[in-house]
Amino acid sequence: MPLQIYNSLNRQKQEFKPIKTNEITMYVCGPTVYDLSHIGHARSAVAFDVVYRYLKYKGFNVKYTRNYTDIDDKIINRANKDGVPWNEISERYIKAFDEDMAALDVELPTFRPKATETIREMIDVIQTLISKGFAYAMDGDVYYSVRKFAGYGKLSGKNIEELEAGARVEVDERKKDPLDFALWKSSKPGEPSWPSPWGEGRPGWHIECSAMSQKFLGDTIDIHGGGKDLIFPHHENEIAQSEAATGKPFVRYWLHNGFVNIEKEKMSKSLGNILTIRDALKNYSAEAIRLFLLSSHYQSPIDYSADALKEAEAALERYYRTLERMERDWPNVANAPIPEEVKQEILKPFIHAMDEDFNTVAVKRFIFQWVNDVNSLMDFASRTGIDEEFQKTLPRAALIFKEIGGILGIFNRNWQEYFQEKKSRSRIPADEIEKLIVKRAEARTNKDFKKADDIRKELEEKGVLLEDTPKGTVWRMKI
RNA sequence: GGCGGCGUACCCAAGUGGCUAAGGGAGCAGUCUGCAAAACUGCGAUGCAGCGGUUCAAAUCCGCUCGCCGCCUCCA
Repeated sequence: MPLQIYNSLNRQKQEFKPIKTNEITMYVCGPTVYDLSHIGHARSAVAFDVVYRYLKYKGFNVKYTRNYTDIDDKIINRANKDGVPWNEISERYIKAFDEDMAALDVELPTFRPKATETIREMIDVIQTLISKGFAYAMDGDVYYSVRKFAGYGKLSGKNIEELEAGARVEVDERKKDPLDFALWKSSKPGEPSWPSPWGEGRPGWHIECSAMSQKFLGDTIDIHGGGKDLIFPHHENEIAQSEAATGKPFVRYWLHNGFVNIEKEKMSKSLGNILTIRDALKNYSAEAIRLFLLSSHYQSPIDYSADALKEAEAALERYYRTLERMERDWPNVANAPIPEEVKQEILKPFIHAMDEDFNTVAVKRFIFQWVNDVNSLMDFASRTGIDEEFQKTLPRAALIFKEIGGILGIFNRNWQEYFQEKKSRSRIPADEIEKLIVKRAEARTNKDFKKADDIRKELEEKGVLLEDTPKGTVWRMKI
């Protein structure tokens, strides 16, 4: 069963056939670094992180490029507002973005170029476009002639006549046509600038992706990703630039992720509901945020809410409790080796789900079906002893959890780590809890259940749960 | 106005032509427990926004209607 990918270019799920047999080239639009990244950036990053991990898992050598847009009007505006040099802004937020990605366990792409490191290549592409008649210089600016490119609109499904009719932005006098967009912008005194054949200036937004993609991955690439909002005009313009310049197809498969809404509303500056990754991490674990993001298909809109995140935390708790029970109570059974052919067989449903346009929701379902199965078997084994079914199933589940954990970047910690981290967030010191547990044990021995229950209730109000097990009382953090 | 998407149980969310429509959360009942918690077991859509149509067969394809959303302007 080959990998099927939904391609925005023809709005169909189609079989994925890379240009080369073993190598895949993939480009994803990275952030414009003028502010902290928000949960929407996290979704895009996590979605394509899973694509990247899965393609590697399938055995491909993936060359993955994600850029930093580190020169842009928004960066300049922010710098003016803060009264600092523009590159201080971009450096600050590149660092912040990298930290956020690391916190979310997003793997580093192969190449992470900055726009400002690729200026020379951008100028080359612009010159090619001018010499081929697709672009024209005008008083230090360079514009792309949209009407010269026959395929304009093929990605976004727009046609030029309607765009013309709907054009309502202030028309730049120097443009020959309102639809034309800037490849190069002349700079005003005091603004950041680079020398070019057209004078001092800076690149337009769209050209950087064409230049960086070409520089690091070649003229035609396998996969290009980004948020749905980038389809028009950004990706449409990238196609126009790259294909006009090289005369070759730019991208074989376009992938676009859906938005994150906040409590059913679109995130926007005007609504003031931008949720930064940092703020989300203050309330929820990175792993829960990842699970939340992967609990819907990457193309669907999703709704960030306290309920949804709590649900993700609860699911993780359930998973790690199961893992704990397996590895603590039956380590020898759980870690028994699995023959390679059995491994291939039991992984089939997961592979099949991921091959269907990265169906992470189905993968999650399988994980929890295994969770249910092993819990059921462990219940049975605790009562009546180990049987053949148990010995067969437990190591298989352990293997599946490990393999899938690597692909999703979730479910891949060990249980000690998971519970330790949660306990470290307790507002009451551990030794104080331990003391209360001893006190409660005494009360229980004396059949003073009122006192025992009061202690448990007291701790519960502070977020600590006590559980009485055959091996004594243990404590956990409430979700 | 143009383009695109969505509407599946109380909530979240898979399934996109054919076995009893996944899974999670919440709820109820039971097992276990001093009581709980966890775990397990059982219950829960005769139905997939509505109405028509195609088909031996439709949540799944087609048409219409209703509702919601995104893009068309910087935006993941």
